[in-house]
Amino acid sequence: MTYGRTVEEPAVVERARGLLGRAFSAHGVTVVITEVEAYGGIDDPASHAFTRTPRSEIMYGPPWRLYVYRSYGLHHCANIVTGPTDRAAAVLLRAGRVVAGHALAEQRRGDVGPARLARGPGNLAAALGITLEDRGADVRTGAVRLGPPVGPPPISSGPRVGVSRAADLPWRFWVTGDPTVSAYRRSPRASSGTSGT
DNA sequence: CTGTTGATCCCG
DNA sequence: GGGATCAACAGT
Repeated sequence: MTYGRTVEEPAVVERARGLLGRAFSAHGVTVVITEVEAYGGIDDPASHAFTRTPRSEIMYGPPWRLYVYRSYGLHHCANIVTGPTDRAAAVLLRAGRVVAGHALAEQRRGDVGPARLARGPGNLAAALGITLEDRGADVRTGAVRLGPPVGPPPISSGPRVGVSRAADLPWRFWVTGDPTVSAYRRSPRASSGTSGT
């Protein structure tokens, strides 16, 4: 594991932690964010911004904008661009607890239990009704909106889910013990690392 | 609980 | 052709 070379912890990691516990609203549903992953941008081989392309261009723009991509052809995943601008870093929203618009979220997700309504990045985006059309939204002022900062909840960390490169970085953060946190295993292509609790 | 697989599409 | 995924299914 380890960081190989000496790498200072980037700002996006602190931003990721700071998003936990905050409200996030879109299309009639509000969640409290319970699980996130930091993506470091230009230096992070797991980040979509590692190679600068039209898809990842939004990550090179101003912070607090929404980066949405389609995953495996079926799902949408929502990120918040964090800046600084020249780093193209962003935080993937992986899970949340629905606190408003419960009926609408159920309508979109089906009759799963409350803990699973917005568990997993694809499910979170689905519950919130987020699609590619929401790309570029400013989450401080738009219809897709982030709530005010809150006092940080207890936080656990571990390797990022589903990434095959830089899989040893413990850049996944979640609210300790929260039942809405996704319980997925890491990428089969990931070779090393630990798991959190 | 664990592991496997198919669905499906924007992007490089 | 691949992937920052999910749900369904089978086996332990």
